Amino acid sequence: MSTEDPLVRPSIAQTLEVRDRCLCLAAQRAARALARRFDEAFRPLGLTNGQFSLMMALNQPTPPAMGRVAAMLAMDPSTLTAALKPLVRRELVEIAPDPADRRGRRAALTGAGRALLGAALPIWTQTHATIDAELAERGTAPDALRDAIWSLA
Amino acid sequence: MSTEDPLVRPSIAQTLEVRDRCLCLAAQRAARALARRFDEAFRPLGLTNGQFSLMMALNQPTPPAMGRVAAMLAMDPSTLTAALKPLVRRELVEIAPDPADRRGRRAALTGAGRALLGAALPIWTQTHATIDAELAERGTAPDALRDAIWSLA
DNA sequence: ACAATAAGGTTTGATATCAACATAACCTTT
DNA sequence: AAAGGTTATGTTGATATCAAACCTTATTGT
Repeated sequence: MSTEDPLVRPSIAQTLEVRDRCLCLAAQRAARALARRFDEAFRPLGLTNGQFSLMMALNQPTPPAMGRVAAMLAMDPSTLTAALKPLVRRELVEIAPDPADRRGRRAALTGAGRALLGAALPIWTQTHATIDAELAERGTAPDALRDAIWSLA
Repeated sequence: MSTEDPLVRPSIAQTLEVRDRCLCLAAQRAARALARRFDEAFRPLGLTNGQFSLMMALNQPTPPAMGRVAAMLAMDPSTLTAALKPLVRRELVEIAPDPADRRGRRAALTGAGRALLGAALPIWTQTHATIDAELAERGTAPDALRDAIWSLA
């Protein structure tokens, strides 16, 4: 399977190799499938998996700066701005200017936000335990897998 | 860390455990990071990583049915409908009714689509080789990791 | 043949995602 | 203290993503 193939059209064999080997495709697939699963589990609370993870990232003693949160989630800063809007609208999150740096803004959970997060926590635990069990059944160690995936970002 | 914690608000310790253990968050993070990387590599061709994978999925001797493609990509059928629109508009893909089942539609690459895919192939090879090398440096076997991720969907 | 049900796709509406550009405030060097 | 570069964040426009509702065509049961 040469990179220097003079033929312009990709052969079926090349196509199959890419499909089988592409880490990016594998990651998108897994991300979509896991997202659907957690979205469904959180649906009674009106939360998506992304909103859950974002709110978890905000649950710190001191409200973190936007850039910190975006980096932690490996997310574009502008995506974070957009993702916060529905949460602010629902009054689960409040955004306040950073007193120490007037460029910065800090996002904090409201009381309602923390309460909702508390309600979501057992759902996460239950859902994740199911997935861990499925992986273990197939002989995959969830912890090692998660560490390897984490290292991709 | 009990699931039956009577406290409503999640503690910081619980928050950290979820952040450290959540496969879904890890997958979203990795998917975003890898997507950005391949998007950048394909940018000279005006392709995104998703469009590349979708076109690869269409590169078959017989144009596959929509449902098949959606399942292969672990993607909601309605997402596929939307994702095909820009490709059809650019005349990289053509959609034709399935003669054997008038409910069905089949998407096929055009000549231009196959040519563009051919141009994208060496970019994929180069980008993926770089990622594989980075993983190997950190002691992670890319093939095993990809297989494990693939099994998540 | 007819009605009920299932299957294949699309549309709609909401959120997610990023790049490119824009703005404002900080910081360092004159 | 003014200039110039850097950092933090937001805005816009395009695509991605899914659930729910819908339409059309097959299939199944009677």
